[in-house]
Amino acid sequence: MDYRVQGNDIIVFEPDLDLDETLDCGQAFRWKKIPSDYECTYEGAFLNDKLTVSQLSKGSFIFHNTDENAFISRWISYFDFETDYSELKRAFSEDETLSKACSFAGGIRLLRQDSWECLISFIISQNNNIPRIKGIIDRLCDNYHGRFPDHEQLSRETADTLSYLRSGFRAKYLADAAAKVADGSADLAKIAEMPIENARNELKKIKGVGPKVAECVLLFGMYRTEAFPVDVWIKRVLAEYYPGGFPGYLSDKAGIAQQYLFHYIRSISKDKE
DNA sequence: CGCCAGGACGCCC
DNA sequence: GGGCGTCATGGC
Repeated sequence: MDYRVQGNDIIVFEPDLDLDETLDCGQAFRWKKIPSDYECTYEGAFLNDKLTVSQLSKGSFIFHNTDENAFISRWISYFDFETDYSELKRAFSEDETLSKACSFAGGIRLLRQDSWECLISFIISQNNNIPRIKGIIDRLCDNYHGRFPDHEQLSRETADTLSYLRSGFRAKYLADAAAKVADGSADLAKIAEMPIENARNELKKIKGVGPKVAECVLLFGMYRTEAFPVDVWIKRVLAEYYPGGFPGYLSDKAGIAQQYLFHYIRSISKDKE
């Protein structure tokens, strides 16, 4: 990644990033595509820092109204710019299916998101579809002036007072997650550092957090790249392309590989329709 | 109308 | 431990 300051903006050069592929691939739900004269433009946030970012062309971007300090302290980490995805994809390409997935959408990166926001978001995601997940999270943030509520704020709610979300049976799970994080019985910072099996078990003590959601929180919210969420789409990939199991030599980065596969199989299925 | 969605829970055996 | 019905909501 290379960048330069241009007025109030930062111009970024990174061949291994595509905004559509990274911000709209089901790992984060709060980025919104807005009309612009650029290839594409997204508005979103990490914690309390909002961002408008545009793709100018393949591999070049503009971080609007972003000063260099904020870019360095916040967005380099969030977009995982310190990781060399070309090198990652070279390793992935030793596998035939993964090689196809990487050439299909090579601009996917694993975002380093906030663990609390991921916990809530992926509890909402269970047995749900992506457009509706986004809608529920929109209504949640609208209720807090456009910001994602912290655990203190959400712990004051109950399943009843959360009915405006129209999140269905998941509302009681959200209330339990907020209560456990707020009272310290679920310490997300501590869980993030645990051996992965212990971390899974701790997360699953929260109601509504099973194997899949725990894995998503570990991968997307704690940058545990060995976490490997298996949803209905990845089940199809495993059954069709990896009947003998997922390659072991990829295990420490399996979660990142999973992102390419998830996007790939969903796109193929759409084409068939 | 029925089927599905980045599943988990409760109950059964 | 595995199998199965149920759980809200909305898009298709």
